Amino acid sequence: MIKIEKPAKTQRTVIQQRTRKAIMDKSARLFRDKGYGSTSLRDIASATGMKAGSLYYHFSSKEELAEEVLTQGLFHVAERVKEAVEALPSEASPLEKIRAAMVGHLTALLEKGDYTSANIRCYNHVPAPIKKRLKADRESYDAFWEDLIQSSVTGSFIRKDVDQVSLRYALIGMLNWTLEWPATKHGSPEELGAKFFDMVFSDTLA
Amino acid sequence: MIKIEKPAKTQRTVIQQRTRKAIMDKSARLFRDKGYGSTSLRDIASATGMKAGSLYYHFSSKEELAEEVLTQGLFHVAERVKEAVEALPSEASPLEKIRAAMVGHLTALLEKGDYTSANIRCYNHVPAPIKKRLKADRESYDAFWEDLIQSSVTGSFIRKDVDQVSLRYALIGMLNWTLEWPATKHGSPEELGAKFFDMVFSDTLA
DNA sequence: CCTACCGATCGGTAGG
DNA sequence: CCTACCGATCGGTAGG
Repeated sequence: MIKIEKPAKTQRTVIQQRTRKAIMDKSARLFRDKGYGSTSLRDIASATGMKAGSLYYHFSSKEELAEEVLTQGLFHVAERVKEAVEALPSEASPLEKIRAAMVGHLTALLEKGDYTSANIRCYNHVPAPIKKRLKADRESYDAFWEDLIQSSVTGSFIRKDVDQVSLRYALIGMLNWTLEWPATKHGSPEELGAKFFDMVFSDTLA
Repeated sequence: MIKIEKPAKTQRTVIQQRTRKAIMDKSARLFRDKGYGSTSLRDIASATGMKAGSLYYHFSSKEELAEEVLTQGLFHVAERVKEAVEALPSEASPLEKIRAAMVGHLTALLEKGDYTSANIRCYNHVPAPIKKRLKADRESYDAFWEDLIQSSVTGSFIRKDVDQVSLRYALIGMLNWTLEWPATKHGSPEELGAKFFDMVFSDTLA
């Protein structure tokens, strides 16, 4: 059987994907900096080098574009965290997994800062149907941390009287708040992750 | 000399102040929920029970209104924190001050949630001149924490090798992120503040 | 991917 | 504090 090549269409799809990514990159940065409501499709189009109407060749609405950008922000974090935890040796303790997850989370924030910042900053301001789906994504990411913490307590690595919900939110809060820092003060994800981990899980007191 | 009373004007000023506060209350909630760009003056007016044009009797622009709301959010936090620290006995250690400051910060977040949430959520999305002034306010609040932490290190309450910048951002981050929690899980500011304090400054490990 | 355009809505103002 | 309105801009569409 002869394989029929479709070079024209293939190439066109590649270009389309490239343009699509360019639109999303610019959108992520604009949503992060100006917010959902103050970012117009004309802002996005002109940043990408096209006219507003042309965006509809790639996305069917502003809402769809925003949802895709914000979703990718969270997915990227979840992916990096998963990788970081799975890269550990199989005998790693749940506490070592928490540490790796913290570093992975920070790595994602620094790597894909525009997307993750857009998610964190615009999550509450996006139309309700989108927010509902983003919330479900956040909850499944939350569940990952819940399990890590639960395992640490069950395995007697964390004291049983520590409130697990507060601990989870505290960790995620300190990690996410790094996006509000002056960017120069970050250091590497490994360094910063280690500092945060030690603050909570080692002696901070003199 | 005879004091000339101006009851009409006095009363009118009181009413004006009341209306002004009503507008700000509604604005705070709308900015928090929908963001700066997606909240229209018509939204604010109808929530307050008036017509859009009438807002200009109390505020000269959307930007001025937003700045006043967001500024009040941060000022309220700074005030509560200052109160909480000053309520301590004079022999209180810098570490006890940090603890009190954490509780005070959380108290403000729960008390004036709409204003503080609006500040935290809209800070990055507000027009540049406003953001610049809000930034200066944040920095002076930050300096307060910087001093508390510096004193704790100098007084040998916190280990000297703890990175003070990271610690400050970690504390503020975990405190501010409570605004993203499901409201039911908070507990009282005192309880939650104690939990956070113990996480960082007491043994978390089993 | 652009031109040209739609109705709706925006922040803001004039005059009362 | 309202009515009535302004020009500008919005998200989105038709037709090419």
